Amino acid sequence: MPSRVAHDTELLTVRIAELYYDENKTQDEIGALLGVTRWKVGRLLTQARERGIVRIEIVHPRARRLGIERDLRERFGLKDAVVVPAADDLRSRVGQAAADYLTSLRPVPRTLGISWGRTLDDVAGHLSKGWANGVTVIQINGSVSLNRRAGTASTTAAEIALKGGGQAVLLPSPAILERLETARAISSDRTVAGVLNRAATASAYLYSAGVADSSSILVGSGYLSPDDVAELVRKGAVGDVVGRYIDANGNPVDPGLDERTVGLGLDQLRSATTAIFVVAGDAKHDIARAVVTNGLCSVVVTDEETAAVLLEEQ
Amino acid sequence: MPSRVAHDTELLTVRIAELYYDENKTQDEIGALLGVTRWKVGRLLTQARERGIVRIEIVHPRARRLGIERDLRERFGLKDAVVVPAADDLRSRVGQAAADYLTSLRPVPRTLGISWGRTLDDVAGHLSKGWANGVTVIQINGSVSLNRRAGTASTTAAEIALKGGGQAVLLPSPAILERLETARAISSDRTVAGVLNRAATASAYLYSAGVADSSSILVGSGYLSPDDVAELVRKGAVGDVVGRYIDANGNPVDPGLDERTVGLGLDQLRSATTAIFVVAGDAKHDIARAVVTNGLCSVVVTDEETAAVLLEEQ
DNA sequence: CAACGTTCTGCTCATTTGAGCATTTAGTCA
DNA sequence: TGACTAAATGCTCAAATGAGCAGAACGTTG
Repeated sequence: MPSRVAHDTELLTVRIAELYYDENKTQDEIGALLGVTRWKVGRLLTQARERGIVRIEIVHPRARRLGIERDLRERFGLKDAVVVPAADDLRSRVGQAAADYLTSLRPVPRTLGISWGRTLDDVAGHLSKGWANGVTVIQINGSVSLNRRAGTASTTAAEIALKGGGQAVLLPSPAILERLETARAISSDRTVAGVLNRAATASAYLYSAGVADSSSILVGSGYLSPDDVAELVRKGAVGDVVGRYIDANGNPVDPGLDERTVGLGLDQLRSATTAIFVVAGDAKHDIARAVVTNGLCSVVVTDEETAAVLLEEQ
Repeated sequence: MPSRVAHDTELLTVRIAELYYDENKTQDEIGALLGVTRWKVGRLLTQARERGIVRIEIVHPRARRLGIERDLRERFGLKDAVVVPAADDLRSRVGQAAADYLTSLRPVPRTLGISWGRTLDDVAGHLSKGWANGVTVIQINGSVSLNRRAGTASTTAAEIALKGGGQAVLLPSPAILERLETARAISSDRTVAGVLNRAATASAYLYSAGVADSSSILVGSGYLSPDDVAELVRKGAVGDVVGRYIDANGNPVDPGLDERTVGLGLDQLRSATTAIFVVAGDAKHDIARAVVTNGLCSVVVTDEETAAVLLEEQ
């Protein structure tokens, strides 16, 4: 190749970057080739990286965005954050990431409180056998049993427990009851209360959230009517966490409804040491923001876009 | 951040790549963090780069593709090749690249033979003042003067000459003549012959090519009718170089027409030391292949996609 | 089960690289 | 013009890295 003379610094920088990264020549060689000292070559390379002329990308389904994770941790005082790059099958990727996170969690949880839903299912599916050694998996909110998808919630718990070499403890109660008295009665029932008490002592929680619209699984299961949800939205609901509808400030939007909801309280999530919140997808940006900004989790597992929305200046 | 345990090698590789490239930790630190030796970290990083998990990209309008350039040089025995990344404004990028190449050409050409056209215009536009010192720019094929775009060809030559601190020598002849006798007469005219003789001794040539369809500037200028071109295509024409229509084997498709074309012969390009062929865009893939595979140039300046087509196994 | 070849591992050593610093150069304002 | 500040340059030195190699672990085949 004939020798070249580069003129402005920018072009020189590009040439250097090409020779270094594409042709992997040494900085010294490049210096000799382009007639500059190796120190200048080094500095221009640093510049090239800083100025984004050289872009280094890790292309892998299980890659993460450590920079964004750090930002999230710092901004919201989180214990940890996991952010996966944007992709088509977001839910699956994030599920995988949550499974990975759970697997690498130290100390290995003895008791894990979980919610249920499609996201949680996904996490369960991505866990490998032996991710824990004798973990007790406890449901932390009432499950769906009104329609054909009945078994889902218990299946999720069972799968996570099975793969972790332990047992699932189900919460034998509907998610939302029609009457306050029934809710009080069932919550104080020995069986239900026992499960909730054990749940309260779990070493970690893993849960997702639902969107406040008629597509919600709580609507699909018949706990709420589309009108109910519309009314909740009118009151400021952005979505539900462990069955409880909250507004942008992280507070229950409808105290009456909240009292009829069976399961762990939001405060218990807030004060937990390890509360892992898994959330993926555009639709859940609002509820994700409500949860993360109001301290309802200590660890968040999500996708790059959701993370970006969380980090936006408000 | 809590400690993590990575399981399969692939995941470990990804984690290492992230820590190294995103968090720029040292290989030693990463080793300590993930519980492997620093040599393993190093090896996995190499692997990650080889296997494409780590992708390093140089994002810049004037970046090039040195790997592809090398392939082109080797495959076609070229003296040099310049390949720019795919982009929207291909013609402009390639023009810039050709201008850069010309500028860095050593020894600086004393005499430069050029064709004309939109591509050449672009190259001229991207040259900086002082790219050469007293270069003589000579037209190597007859110019268009049948329509309003008359001045174009001479303007290109003048611009290149002006910026190179020299003078342009125009070829005072139409590109294609109607009758063979006229063509012979004009070619032997002292003025025209003189220019062509000087052109034959140029230290470098710079030219582009046209597509064989009715959008060609030769059609637009009235030298050929759409029907003429259709007939040429039927005979196997893929495009024109310095006004001469060739087939995929680099031979003139229509000897009669070729004799009526005024300008440097293809053999003179073939035997030139420095014949820089500039070509950009999807439409020109065929003509580009014809020129490059048949030794009609010693240097090619093009875009990534065209280069890829050239490198396809045939 | 033993002999073999292959892959993997951790090492030494030479090379490559980046941080820090003194010096030069360029730019600015009195 | 000259004095001052900021930027750029080229150096020393220590840290980081990759190449090459010997031994270990592994699987394979007779």
